[in-house]
Amino acid sequence: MTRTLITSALPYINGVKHLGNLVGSQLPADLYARYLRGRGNEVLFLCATDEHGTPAELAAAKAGKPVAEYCAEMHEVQADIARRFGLSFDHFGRSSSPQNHKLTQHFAGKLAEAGLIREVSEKQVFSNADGRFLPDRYIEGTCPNCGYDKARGDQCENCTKQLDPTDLIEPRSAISGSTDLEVRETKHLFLRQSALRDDLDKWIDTKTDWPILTVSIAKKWLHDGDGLQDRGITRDLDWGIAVKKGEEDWPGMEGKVFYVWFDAPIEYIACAEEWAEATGNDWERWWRTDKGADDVRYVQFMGKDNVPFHTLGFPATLLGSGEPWKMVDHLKSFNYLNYDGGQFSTSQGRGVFMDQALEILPSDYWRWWLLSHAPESSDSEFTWENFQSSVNKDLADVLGNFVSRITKFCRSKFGETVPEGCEQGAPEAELIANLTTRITAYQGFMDAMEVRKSAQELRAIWVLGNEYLQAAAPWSTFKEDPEKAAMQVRLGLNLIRLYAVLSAPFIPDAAARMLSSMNTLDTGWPDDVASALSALPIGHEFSVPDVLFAKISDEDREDWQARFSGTRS
RNA sequence: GGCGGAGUAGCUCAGUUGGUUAGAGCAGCGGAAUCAUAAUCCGCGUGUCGGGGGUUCAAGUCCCUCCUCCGCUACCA
Repeated sequence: MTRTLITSALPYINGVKHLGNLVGSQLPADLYARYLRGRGNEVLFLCATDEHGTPAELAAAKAGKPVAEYCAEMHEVQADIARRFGLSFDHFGRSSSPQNHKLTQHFAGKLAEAGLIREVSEKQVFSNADGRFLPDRYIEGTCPNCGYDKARGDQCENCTKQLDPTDLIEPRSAISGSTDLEVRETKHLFLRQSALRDDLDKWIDTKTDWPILTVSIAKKWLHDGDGLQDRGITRDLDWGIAVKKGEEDWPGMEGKVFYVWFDAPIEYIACAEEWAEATGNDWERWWRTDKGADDVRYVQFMGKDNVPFHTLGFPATLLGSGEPWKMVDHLKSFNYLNYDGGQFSTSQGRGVFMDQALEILPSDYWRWWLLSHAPESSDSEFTWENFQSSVNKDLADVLGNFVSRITKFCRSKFGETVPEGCEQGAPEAELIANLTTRITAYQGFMDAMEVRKSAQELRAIWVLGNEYLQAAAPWSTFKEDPEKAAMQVRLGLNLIRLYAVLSAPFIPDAAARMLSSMNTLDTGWPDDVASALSALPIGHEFSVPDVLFAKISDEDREDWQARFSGTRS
């Protein structure tokens, strides 16, 4: 039995995430976690809200609430939605937790001891009206290059020229619009990533099984230009983790906090501490290679935009500490999901958000479509037509109707009890052989985190049941040979349990209802198909379930299409 | 500009180290069956594999070049 540590990229706190965010990290991570648990492996699946930074402060201000209160509320909102989506985190933590405060300060202290922190004095724009320093992108003005009047301090979106905030003509605060800006001197800590470049380079070289995309991004940052640059890890903000050297104050850093990208990945570890304290477990055996984590396999899930921070920034923190921390073994990254011809947009409210999705349909519908269309090799696209046809065909017709036809036929001929019947014959042996082949392929894809291919294979497994029933035709054999029909039906009923177990990672709620209607708690993985198909014994009682998946009508589809094209209400 | 990804049947996508007539699902057409959510099962694909050039006995697969879309490009996260 292997132990697997799974983390999903942390969703940012400033609002409910849309389906594109979901499918890029949390959902495939959940799929993998459920699969591994289903096969009897020990799994620790962690996620948390990422709560610090300027956007959180601004969102709280907009909501008219203190930022701590705002974050606490939004954390609950996100936790609730995650629960309702069936995301099976062992712990859903908060990057603002006391554990993370302490651990982040600990890492900073260790990095300082190792000589990997240097202080830098730099000039930044301060807004008197807003009473705060402004990140580059929160300064707007006229582009000196093309004259565009909404250029941002980091880059002009119109002509794509890279800018420095001081280049802007008539700069103003993007928050308040105030032009009362001044350049102030401020001191910050920089992580000397450049000193760790060779170590990181060697470490990346050992990751021969990582996707080209991942390695090429990391290599580019390592070798481009002057090589890996040092990175500021502190900010002039109120909300965040106070800059300390371990438990000691850091002279000159009073009133400053760590940069969100420094503390957020550390929450992966702190989250395990939160989990351990809440459940009485030991977190170090998952994270410290000197305390048992040597045999842990650590897998991270994230969208492609997160790759640099996970391949370089966080590893730099861990390596630089000089302590034996568990490093990531495999990193599964996703492209973007687009919405009906454009991008999902949080700011414009375009697309479907997690809470809205659940108002419309149960989570399994979304899980199935999103996972079976996961943007693995390239960006993929959500359209309502595709969603409707996939869900109706795959879930309602192929799987749902299979459950319906076999249970109802049994009830009408033999009652709601698994019938006895005769010995199995050649068609049954062939079915078992086909199932065995396909389940082996399914496991191979799941092990490799090939999400789409896994879904395809699972669907093909469902189809095998319909093929068998169609060929065996118990409704015909019943007329001449009821014993044979009974055997065929018994096999069909057992297929429902088998499908529930195999499908649970994708559609956990429907799988639970299938097991419940089959009146069984046996979730044993079908390592041997033939014996798995005798799990429900002769005489075992069951009940015909309600329709597993209702179909999406054309009217519903058109209604939703109109409702979600515009602005989120 | 630099780096990377993508461009394959009406739609969504597979195509391993170059090798038999380029595949799957959906949609469409024809048929079987009637247990079932009018669901299921079987059969049916002459596609300039983005354009052009090249290497090779052989290229969707390698090389060059051009076009289109997308992402990243280091102080938003």
